This record gives sequence, structure tokens and C-alpha cells, in this order.
Amino acid sequence: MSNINVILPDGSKRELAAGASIFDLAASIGAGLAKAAIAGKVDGNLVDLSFALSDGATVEIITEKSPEALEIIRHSTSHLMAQAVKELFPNAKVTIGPAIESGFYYDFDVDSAFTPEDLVRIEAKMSELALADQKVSRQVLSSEEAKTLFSEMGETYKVELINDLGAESVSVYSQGGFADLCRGPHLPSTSRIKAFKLLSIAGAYWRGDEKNRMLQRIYGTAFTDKKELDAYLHRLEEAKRRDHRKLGKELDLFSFSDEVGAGLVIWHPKGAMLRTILEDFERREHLKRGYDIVLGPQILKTELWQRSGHYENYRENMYFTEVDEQSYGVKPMNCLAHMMIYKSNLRSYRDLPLRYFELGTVHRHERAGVLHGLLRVRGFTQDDAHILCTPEQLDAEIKGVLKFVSEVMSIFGFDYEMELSTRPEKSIGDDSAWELATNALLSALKDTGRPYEINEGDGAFYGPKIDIKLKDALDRRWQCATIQCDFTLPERFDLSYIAADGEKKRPVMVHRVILGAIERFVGVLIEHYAGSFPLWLSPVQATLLTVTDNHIPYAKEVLAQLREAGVRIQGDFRNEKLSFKIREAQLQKIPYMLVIGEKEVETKTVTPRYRDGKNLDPMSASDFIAFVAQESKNYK
RNA sequence: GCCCACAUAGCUCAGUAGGUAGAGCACUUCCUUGGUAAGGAAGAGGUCACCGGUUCAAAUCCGGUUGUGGGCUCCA
Repeated sequence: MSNINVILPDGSKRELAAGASIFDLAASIGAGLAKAAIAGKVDGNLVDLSFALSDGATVEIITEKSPEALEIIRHSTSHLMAQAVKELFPNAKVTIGPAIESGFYYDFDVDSAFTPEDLVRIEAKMSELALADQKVSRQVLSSEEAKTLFSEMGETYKVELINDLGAESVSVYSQGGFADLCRGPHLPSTSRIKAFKLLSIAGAYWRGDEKNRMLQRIYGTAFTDKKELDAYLHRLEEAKRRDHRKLGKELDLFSFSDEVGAGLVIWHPKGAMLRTILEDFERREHLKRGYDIVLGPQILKTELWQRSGHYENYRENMYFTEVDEQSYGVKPMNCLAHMMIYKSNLRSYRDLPLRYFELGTVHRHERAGVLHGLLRVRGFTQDDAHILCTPEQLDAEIKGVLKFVSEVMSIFGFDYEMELSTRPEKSIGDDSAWELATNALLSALKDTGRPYEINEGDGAFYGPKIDIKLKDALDRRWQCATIQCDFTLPERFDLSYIAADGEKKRPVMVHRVILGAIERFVGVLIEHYAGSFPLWLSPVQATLLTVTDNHIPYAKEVLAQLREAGVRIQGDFRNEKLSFKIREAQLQKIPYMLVIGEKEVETKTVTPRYRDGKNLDPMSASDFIAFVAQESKNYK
């Protein structure tokens, strides 16, 4: 038998015996590497360690240090979990179990739902199976053979998967008495799984379709070693500490009430202050950029919603009311009133673009199960605007919006992801309009110089869109800004302008939000800052702390002076020790504590203590006012 | 909407096998006037989410409703 040559990542060649595997290659390089190797990459494809190499292949050895390692480890751990479940619950049917961003899951069809106690048992069984050092083997079967195999095992979901794959052959991975349909690759032995944890049980529809059977999903995670796993679990705990629902209560920002209704936010004084600051910020920023502030009514006649198409497409999410035999719909979107403003006058191309901005409060009947703190609610206020422009202006308008988004996000220090969603199958409008709008969005995206993804066919039925997503403390992504092109509503409402040539033409409408919904944005902000808002956003910027009762009269003077100057200040004049008051202000994450004692009364000053524990030098009240103004101006 | 779990004082949580409830913090009053994360004492506070059922007796068992949490599906 002749030898073969393979190419290593550094370009060098290595000679091996014919039929040599990745493992053999690793062993030929060194015993340490052989021990560390978990899989291989041949010509760019991940393969098992046992993969037989062929002449001329480009080979990379994947070890625990490789970026691809985690996915393989997690995928193998999900198989291990499935094996454990099958041993403990022989009637359970396995379905799919992939590795995901933060770990893995596996969906099972079982007679009764798993309990937290089951999770403990499954985890213990997994440890046992891992220690047993079961070899994992790959086998390629014809689809027919595989179907027979899985039918005999009673694994009907696997048979369905093979049918849908429509391939001639499939690969099956086995360990102990467990076999699973899988593309792989996998760890060579279960003993290589060293650090994992099962996290939660959840329901999930088979193949993600709500018409299908509800399966039981177990989420877990796995890492290369115990230390990394512990670090991850610790991070999870930290993230929970930032949860806006928890902080919202602790900082007394907002609440919900089952007497009021699900998904309806009740803003307490400090929360209402926070959103007022954001709203004022928004008004200023929009006026700077040539938007007009408008305001529409909360309810509009149902006939109008029929005309716009909302009644047909969005009725399930709307609230309706009837008075004097006239039906009204509570607005779920702000566009209709904005179009009525446009239509209230004859428009010339010279008037365009028109940018109508509204802090528009809308109500949407979201399904009960989707509500989530401030991040998904039923009543919320959008920083909504509709730009009406000529097709020629579209490009510049979209660029302007993206620039707006970028400027605002950088003020808050947010990183974000952008996605372009293109024409779906079910859509209206002619090709040229779609092309124009998609190109405008695309060119604006390129213009930002930031990475973006394209979701083919994920656009709205009326036009393509750009979505911008922010991450919450638990790494869930939430859409905030969105820019949508719309050809339908101008059509349905017969909007027009007189062009330079005297002809009546149809304007394009861009729906866009920057923060998205104030509620959601506040939720993400709380987690982003972990409740320690920068000075300009803090509902309470400073609190006055008296050392003893003797200092109250002077403190009251200072309080009045600061309040007059617009500093958001409160006084804590209680008969308590200074350290007690500091602790409370600290827990409330108030930026500045202004200490007033004997010294300050004498010198007519305050001593500011920042929430990080550091004191500034004593300063007069007017100096502190100037300091706050300066910091706020720079969004600090 | 679907699957599972949960709902006890303002907050965080105990409550053992059904026998009408408890802690810490917060609150009120008094003492204390103390300079950078909790001074001390006393007191008050609950129709155990709501509705119904089982039982001599229900916070506890069963059913329903509402709400919350983790997901799925759907969306700012």
C-alpha cells in the first residue's frame, strides 16, 4: 500500500500510511496532540477523529482549544443526555437535539412532562454513562436501512426526519446501546465529556410548528472543563442580578398588577421620570433632524382600519370599542393619523420629504404567553415617525435614519446587530418598487460600514425592512429600531404630490422607530447599566444627606436652590446615621450623595460622594449645579 | 395561544403528615445627634391571588380563573 500526503494548516505536508485517520495524524505529530484531539477539519468540513484521510486533503486537528470544539462537545453532550433519558424513560421518543449558542437542548416526546427531580436523575445517569467511557461510532446506512432501524426502535420522529432529508444514505452515531440519526461529528468517547449541567425544562413544538405536538425540551450546557462551566453558571447568576424586572422593583421604577391587566405597565415616579427624560431627549433629537412633532388620536373608526388593511391582517392583535353604534379600534400603530395629516393638504414635491414624529402610544393584544416584563407588553409608546418622500429621496432618507440610529446608540453605548429582510413570497407591489427600496436599504447598510445579515424573504408584505437588535442581560435579542419601506399605504390612501413636471405622483412612506418602544428600551437600558444610570438619565441625580438634625435648615436651602436649577434632587433628613443613609442611597444607585454636616454648614458647601464611594472636594451648591449641567450636556 | 412550574405581610422568604400563620428587612413610636454601606427598644401589619369543590376542619387536597416565571410559536 502506498502512503498518502496531507496538508496541514501551516501549509506543510505530512506523509501517512494509507487509511490513516485524523487520530493517527495527531499521534504522528505528538502524543500530547493525540490526547487533546477531539475531531478534525478536512477541506473545511468538520469530521470525526476516526475519519479516514485521503491523499491531498487539507487537514486541521480540532482540540478543546479550537473555536469549533464547544459545538462538538455540546452536541455530544446532547446525545449523552438522550441516551440517559432513553435508559431512564424507555418510552420516550427522541426527536432532535442540537448545540446552540449557549449550550444544547434535546426534544423528547414523553407521556408525562419531566420534573426538576427527573433532571437530577438524568444528570446523574449522564455522569455515569460518561465515566463508562463508551466509544462513539459512526455508521453510514442507506436511508432504507436507517428507516428500518429506527422503526424497529420505535423512533418515529427519526423516520420522519429521514424521509424529509430525502438523501440516499444517512449517518448514525452509536454509543452503548443508543443510536441516533446525526450528521456529526462527535467526540470519540463519552469520557471526553467532562463538564455539563442541565438547566431547564420547557415545552417546544415538534419542528417549531404550533400545529404540531408539544414536546418536552431539556436545556443544558457543556464546556471543555469544570472551571469554564462554573464561570458560565456564575455569569448566568450575574445576569439575573441585572434583570430589569428585579431592578425595576428594587429601584421602584414600575410595576404590573393583575388587577390592571397583563402587559400594562404602571410607571412609578422614578420610572416615569426616566421615560420622561428619554422622551424629552427624543423630541430634541428629532427636531434637530428636521422632523415635525405630531399627535394622533388613541382610537380611530374601524372603517379606517379596514381601509388600511389592519382590520384584515392585524385584527387579532387589536382592541375594539363601540359607542353609539359606531365601532372604533384602539390604535396598534400610528401611521393612519400621520397619513391623514399628509392628506389634509395638497402636497408639492417641494414639500417633501415630510417627517412626522410622534411618541405614539399603541395597544396590541399580544398572546398571553409572550409577555415579558417591559420587553414585551400590550400597551407601549413608540418613538414613531413616518417619512413621506419621493422615490428619489428614499436613499438619502434611509441613510439619514441609520445615521440617527448610530448616533443615538453610541450615546447609550449600545452595540447592536442589523438585519435586512427582503421580499417575501406573499407580498404586494411591483418589482421595480421593491428593487428600489431594497437597494436603498442595502446601500444605507453598506454606508454604515458595520456588519449586517440578510434575511431573504423575511420582509413585511408591504415592503423590505432593516431591523436593529439589542441584547438583554440574558443574551436574548430584542428588536428596537426598525426601518420599513411601504408602498401599500400610500396606495390605499391615495397619497400624492405634484411633481416638478406637474404630474401627480405617489410618495413612498418609510415607517421607522429609533428606540423602538420606550418600554422595551427602558427595560434594555436598565439591564445595560445594571440600574446605575448615567447622571443625565438618572431619575434622581443626587440626594442630600444630613449628618445630624442641626444641619437640616441649611440642607433645605440647598435643596430648594438645586431644585430651582433643575437638578433632580431629593433630601434624606431622617434621624439616622450618615452611614445608614449612604447605604440606602447606594442601594438606590443614586449617582451623587451630597453630604451636609458641620463643616459644610460653616463653609456653605456640600461634599459630593459619587456612588463608586469616592468623594469630590466640597463645593458650593451653584458649582454642583454647573457640574451637573456640564455632565448632562455630554450625556455622561 | 401551547407545555411545565409557581402565587403566604410593602419586599425577600419559612410554614413539617389538612387543625384558621411566622422570620428578616421596610413601616410607626420612643431612646439615640452619630462624618461615608445597617445604633437600640417597643409596636403595628396577612380574607395565605380570586372563585368553586372535597372535608367536622383547607395556606395545605381537587377543579376553574387571573397573574408571574422558563420555553415554543408570534412580535417593538
